[in-house]
Amino acid sequence: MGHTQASKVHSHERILRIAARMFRQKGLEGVSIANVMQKAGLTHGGFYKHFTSRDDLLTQALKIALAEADEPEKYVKYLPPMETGEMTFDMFVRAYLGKIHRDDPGSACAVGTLVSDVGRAGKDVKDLYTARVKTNLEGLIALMSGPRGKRDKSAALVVFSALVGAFALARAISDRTLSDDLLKAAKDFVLSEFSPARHKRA
Amino acid sequence: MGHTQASKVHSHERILRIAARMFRQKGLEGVSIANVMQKAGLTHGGFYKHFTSRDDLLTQALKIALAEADEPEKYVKYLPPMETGEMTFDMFVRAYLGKIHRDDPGSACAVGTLVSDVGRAGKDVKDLYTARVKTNLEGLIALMSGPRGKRDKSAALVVFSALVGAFALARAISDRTLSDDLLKAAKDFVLSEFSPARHKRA
DNA sequence: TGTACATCAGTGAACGCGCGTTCACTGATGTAC
DNA sequence: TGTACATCAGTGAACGCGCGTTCACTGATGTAC
Repeated sequence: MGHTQASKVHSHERILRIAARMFRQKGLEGVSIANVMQKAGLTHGGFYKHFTSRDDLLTQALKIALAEADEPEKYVKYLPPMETGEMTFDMFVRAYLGKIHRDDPGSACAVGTLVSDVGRAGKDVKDLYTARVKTNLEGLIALMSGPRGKRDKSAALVVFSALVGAFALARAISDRTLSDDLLKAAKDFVLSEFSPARHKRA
Repeated sequence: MGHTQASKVHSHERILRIAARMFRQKGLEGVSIANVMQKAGLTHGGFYKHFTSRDDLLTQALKIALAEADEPEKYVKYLPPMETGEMTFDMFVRAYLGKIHRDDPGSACAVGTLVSDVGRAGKDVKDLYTARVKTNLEGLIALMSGPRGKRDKSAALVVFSALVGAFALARAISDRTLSDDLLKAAKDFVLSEFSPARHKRA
């Protein structure tokens, strides 16, 4: 087994992409190096040709995981394939609180799947997470700034809390009906209260 | 080292109480038997005189952790010591989204500290969690049923999502200011929108 | 009340296992002539 | 273009360690007489 100039980069990216998926699925402490390398089609020994430590992988993979669901546009895939065009606040909320997103183990929003884990993590991880939350909040504010929409930071913080809370809870609840109800209640409320496209109250 | 009739029960409860704290602090996978036993002042070997397996401990400790913050009344401790009297919706929201609760590592609400973990856990854990969420929702509905309050399940689901989301996010965010802002925004909004003691809008 | 025995909570060494990490090695690729 | 050598991504055995679990043992307590 030799190596091409490009092959190392290719392997590096492959390992990262797989790790980013796995950390979201199994949590920040539920992923082993051997496991990641195996899924990447490599043996564990080669790991240190790419990363200096498990923590190095964790940091880089978390960046990727957080970036993957960075902008609202990336949530189109959680909407029915018919829906196209520019992403609106309503579309984003429906995607984020949709069942497809809840049931997606590997590529769902990392901010949502890893909240509790990050709450227990060290400063480095929290800083990465916090930076992404700030980006997300800006994205939300932009989406909410329609003709009738509230556009202040407080409103975005409330919507963000409700989205992440409903999403994370819906994943933890084993009763399908309750989980679905929770998503629907949160979706309906957020849309009726914060959508820039609708009258808030008649 | 012998044993009294009562001592086994005493040890059992002590182990459980400590484990319930630790699982909330370190997550469902971050706690080892040796660690729990050590904190209980015992050696790891004796563990199996009390529990059949780590999973047995996890299940029992999770029950305790979830039950500890079972009823709204138990959140008085997160309010300034002056506040007494019957727990109201407003008091509960202020306690749940207060900084003291956010910064409490060991006895904070398990529904909030373990959302992500439970989302990845097996059916048994999810079932325990779900049962407690249902109890919590009933408690919330009761609290919300004031003279002017909404009292439907949907409203309770929304409030619950916002509370858990804001609490979990506030813990994961390293920027104190943003974390504080998030708690405040969620608190203000939930109170202004759902408090049975206030006019919703003039 | 005093003695002999059974019980069993708690001890600490030991087990096999998977973990993160290290390292001598391999062999296809890239480079020098 | 063809040959000799250097590079280094990837291999797989090995390391020390902490894990969950097992087990022979201990000795104060509870019980029988």
